[in-house]
Amino acid sequence: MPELPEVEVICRQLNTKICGKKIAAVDVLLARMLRNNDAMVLNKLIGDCFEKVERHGKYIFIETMKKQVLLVHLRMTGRLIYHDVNKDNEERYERLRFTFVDNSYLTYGDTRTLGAVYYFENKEAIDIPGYLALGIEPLSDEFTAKACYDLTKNSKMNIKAFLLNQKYITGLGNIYVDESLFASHINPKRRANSLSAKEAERLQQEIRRLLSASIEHGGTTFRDYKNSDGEVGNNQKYLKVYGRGGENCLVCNNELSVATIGGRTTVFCSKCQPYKED
DNA sequence: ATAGATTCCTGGCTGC
DNA sequence: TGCAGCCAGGAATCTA
Repeated sequence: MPELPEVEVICRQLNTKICGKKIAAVDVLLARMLRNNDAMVLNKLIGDCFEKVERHGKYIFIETMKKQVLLVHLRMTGRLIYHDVNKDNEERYERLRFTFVDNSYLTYGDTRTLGAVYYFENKEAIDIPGYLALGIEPLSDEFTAKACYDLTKNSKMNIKAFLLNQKYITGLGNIYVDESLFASHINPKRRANSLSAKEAERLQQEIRRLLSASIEHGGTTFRDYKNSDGEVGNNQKYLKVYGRGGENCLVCNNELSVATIGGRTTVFCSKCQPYKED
């Protein structure tokens, strides 16, 4: 499940690998992966060069020298892996391949094909509602304690659903939401607007700390995640609640609770994260 | 504005 | 060993 740290790792790596590479061929192995166009449109990339790779929320934004744009969302099982000329670990679920003039290539693999690839003539043409509505970047300078409180105090949603919603704070998914709430001692069922300024500040700090640490650890590989070198991450060793339902809390030894909140399996400690009425 | 269900999709796991 | 049934979940879409 690539979330912000995993997508960030991939973008940083791709920036050092595919930029300046001239595209010689595009192979479409599964046409429906390109969500907003006939896959033939990708032939417009031939002869152009990838110029920069940026992370926008969980989207991977790739711009070419001629300002064409590929927008990639990995969803659950998507992978963007760069294969150097001498490297040959095959992608079993390859869906798209961009081959460069030096025969190295970038492959989009996706086991469950839930991911999304979009093509645009230029960045101004991007018309994906979810992309245009992306909220604040949690690792940016704009995401201050005050900014966090200003967002939470105006929402009646439960804090779990609030944090999963990309239009407020962008980049968090099920793993980092559960970890952030645990680290800041906030019960996932509480309404966002029930958080005090102090609690919102703690939440803001823990979100930034956990995301930064995970990037340092190369991201979390729970099942499918691989970086652009095809390697797994290490952050799963540091998870305190995600995937540990029914096991004991690492802080107080209480049995961790599991519940469906915000439509997602949620793991939390009812002692460390006590429920408070609004 | 918010909540909840449904859809997409396949590998991996459980239980018989 | 086989196979049905369920689960994983990001985001869009629908209903209430």
